Amino acid sequence: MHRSCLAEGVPTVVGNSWISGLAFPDWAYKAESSPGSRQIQLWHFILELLQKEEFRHVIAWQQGEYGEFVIKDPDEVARLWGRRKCKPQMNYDKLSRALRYYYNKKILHKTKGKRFTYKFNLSKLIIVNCPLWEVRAMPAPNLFRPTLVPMGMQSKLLHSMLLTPWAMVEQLAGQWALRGPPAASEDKKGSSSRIYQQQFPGSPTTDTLLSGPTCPPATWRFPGLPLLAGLGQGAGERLRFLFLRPEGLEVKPHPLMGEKGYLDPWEGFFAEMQRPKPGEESLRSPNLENFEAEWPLDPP
DNA sequence: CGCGGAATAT
DNA sequence: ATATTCCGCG
Repeated sequence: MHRSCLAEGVPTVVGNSWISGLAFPDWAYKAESSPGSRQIQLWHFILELLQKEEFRHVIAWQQGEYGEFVIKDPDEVARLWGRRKCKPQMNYDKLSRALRYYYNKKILHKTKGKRFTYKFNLSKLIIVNCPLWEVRAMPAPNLFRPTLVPMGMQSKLLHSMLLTPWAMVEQLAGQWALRGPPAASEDKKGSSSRIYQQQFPGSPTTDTLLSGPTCPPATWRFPGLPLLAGLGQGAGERLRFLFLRPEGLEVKPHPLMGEKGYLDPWEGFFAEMQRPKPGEESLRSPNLENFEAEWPLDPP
């Protein structure tokens, strides 16, 4: 219907927020005037391309720097983007302008000196987009001793997640049929430049906060990491991330969710699938000591 | 190329 | 709001 202008061979969505194994949660999409139709955002699209091997020659992660990617074929990426958005006149000049708008939003930044190379601000990626981490009590934010997630560590984690075989996740996600309408994260003022905070994993009150009003049961989340798997009980519940909603699935509450409002079967899963393959060691789960050691105390 | 202002579109 | 379009500047 709304894809009339789409051509084949382009990664595309059926319905919305469903991309062959990887779907972004509703809250990651911009709220459109028409409640029913949300539109893909450029960075979602980029992530999507980055996710698929068939586009390796067009755009790919830069080895070495987590979250950094190179647009190997700007014209092609622009073309693909144009198709998705039904903007045949799209070109790299315009696309890059859109990317530049992300600088202020802290979603991306440019890797200077490297042509066509940008870098995702992985930590912001979560914080900015997951309502879970937004502390709504703006008046006295410091009461919570807000902290940012460990940068270096997080980047690794997120990056590895982005490289994750989502098809597998898809299967699992299917089993835990998902939720209903996103509890529209009521956002009052300018949302993008907001001050985002995150609960300190070591904080004793975290669980309460997570289950509280800040995190509606409708919000799906999972501990996205092998890293957390090694952190012991509570830790795995602190870092949650993007979520999936297979399109065909009827969204309904799942019995297994209980009052917690969420499931947490991921530890084992990630531990399993992130098992470092020979010649690959970057994904090795660090231990708790290291994790804590890298915890910065200073938000930007 | 890459940047960011400005006007415009959805 | 998040782009799209156009464009002058370095």
